[in-house]
Amino acid sequence: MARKTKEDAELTRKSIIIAAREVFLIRGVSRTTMEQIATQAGVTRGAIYWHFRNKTEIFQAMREQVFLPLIDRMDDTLLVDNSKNPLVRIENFLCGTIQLLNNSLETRQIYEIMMIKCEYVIEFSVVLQEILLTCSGIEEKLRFTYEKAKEQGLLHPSHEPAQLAIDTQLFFIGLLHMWVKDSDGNHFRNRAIKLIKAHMRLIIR
Amino acid sequence: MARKTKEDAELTRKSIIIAAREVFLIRGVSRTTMEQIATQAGVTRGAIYWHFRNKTEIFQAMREQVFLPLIDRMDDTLLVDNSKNPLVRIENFLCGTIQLLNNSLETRQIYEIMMIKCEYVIEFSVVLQEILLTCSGIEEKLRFTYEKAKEQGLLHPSHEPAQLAIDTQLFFIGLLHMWVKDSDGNHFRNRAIKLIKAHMRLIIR
DNA sequence: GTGTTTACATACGGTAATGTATGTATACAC
DNA sequence: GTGTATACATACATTACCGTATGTAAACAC
Repeated sequence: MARKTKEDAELTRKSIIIAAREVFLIRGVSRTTMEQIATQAGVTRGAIYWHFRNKTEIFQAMREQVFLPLIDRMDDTLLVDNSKNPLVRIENFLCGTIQLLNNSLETRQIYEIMMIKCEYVIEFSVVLQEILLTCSGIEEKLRFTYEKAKEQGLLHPSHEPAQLAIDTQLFFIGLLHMWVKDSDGNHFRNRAIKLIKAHMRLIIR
Repeated sequence: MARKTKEDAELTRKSIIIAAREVFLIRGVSRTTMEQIATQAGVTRGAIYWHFRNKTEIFQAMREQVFLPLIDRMDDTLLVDNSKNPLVRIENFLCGTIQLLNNSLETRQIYEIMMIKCEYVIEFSVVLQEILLTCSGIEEKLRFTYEKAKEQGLLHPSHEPAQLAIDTQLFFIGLLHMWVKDSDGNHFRNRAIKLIKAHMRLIIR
């Protein structure tokens, strides 16, 4: 084989990440070998070791494709748009995440890998820290939005924004986990949007 | 080495499961080797292959130590004891699970392994199915108990037991996941009981 | 007390995965 | 158009792990 254009090289890099995602999903991260990724990508291990130092680096590259957009979308939906009802903004953010999972195969697969096809051992502790941090961010932004709602008199007076934020966050984390595990779709995937709306209705009262 | 008493053999079997748990926790299930388990248990791989066919069988044995008691306790707390307020029974069940995690190192470690140190690939699909089934059971029993509460007029009239059951279930799944991930304890472990009480207060209104 | 089974330890063979070292052809800089 | 860095493929060395086969001594059945 011969040397490729810079653009060609970037293309193989991308294809390696895609291949890794596909193999991770089937075999799990730990059990996936470089050879399997290489075969799936139609290259040899040489190409992989050229672009990445090891499997962890591939995993990180794959992960960033999902987490960075998530934070952006969260900011856009919850914080930036001040025109709408805050409770509607929260509902939109939650439903938007579910719709993203429904529409984007890539996002769906990466979520599944990160939730049930990956072992968070010391080597991945950085990843775990980042997940914790992202969750803190979600909680904070939810609280901020619930505070807006309280200011506008949309909440029951005895409901505290901080508690609502955590409750919603934990509800949604649970929902995402069951959404991913429920590959048949009958228990959670089909009902996710309805469950979100029901959760929000609980809070309005 | 020599042959052991039947009781001695059962003891080594137990010690292998304990050792496996300890190694699983540190290295993750996939990356754990039989040799590591053997060393931790103070035996050789020969002993392990005598008692178990492979690593999956050890994992299953370990898992049963936690899941069977969970279902029993769930039945006891939610279904059997009809004397107390149904909402209190639900709260007791949730808090009881958290307290069990706090008190029992074994339970805590097994939960952690099952949630973030294990990759649910095809080989473990049976386990995933059983988890889904257990969750269905929890939902059903929660719904049953919320129905009792509704009959006794303890719920807001617009609240449906079925929806409350799912909401509580998802909240608790989320809480357990974050409880496990939050090894520092500052974000969720210390506050778990308070969060449960807050969740139940949301529902009473 | 002898035979048989049990509960392991030890030894072996084979495969598979990793990381690196090396080879190579071409894009690109000049 | 020539040299050099690039983008890989190929080859190699090493380690690691699994499963099984075999060895063995003591428990237990009789």
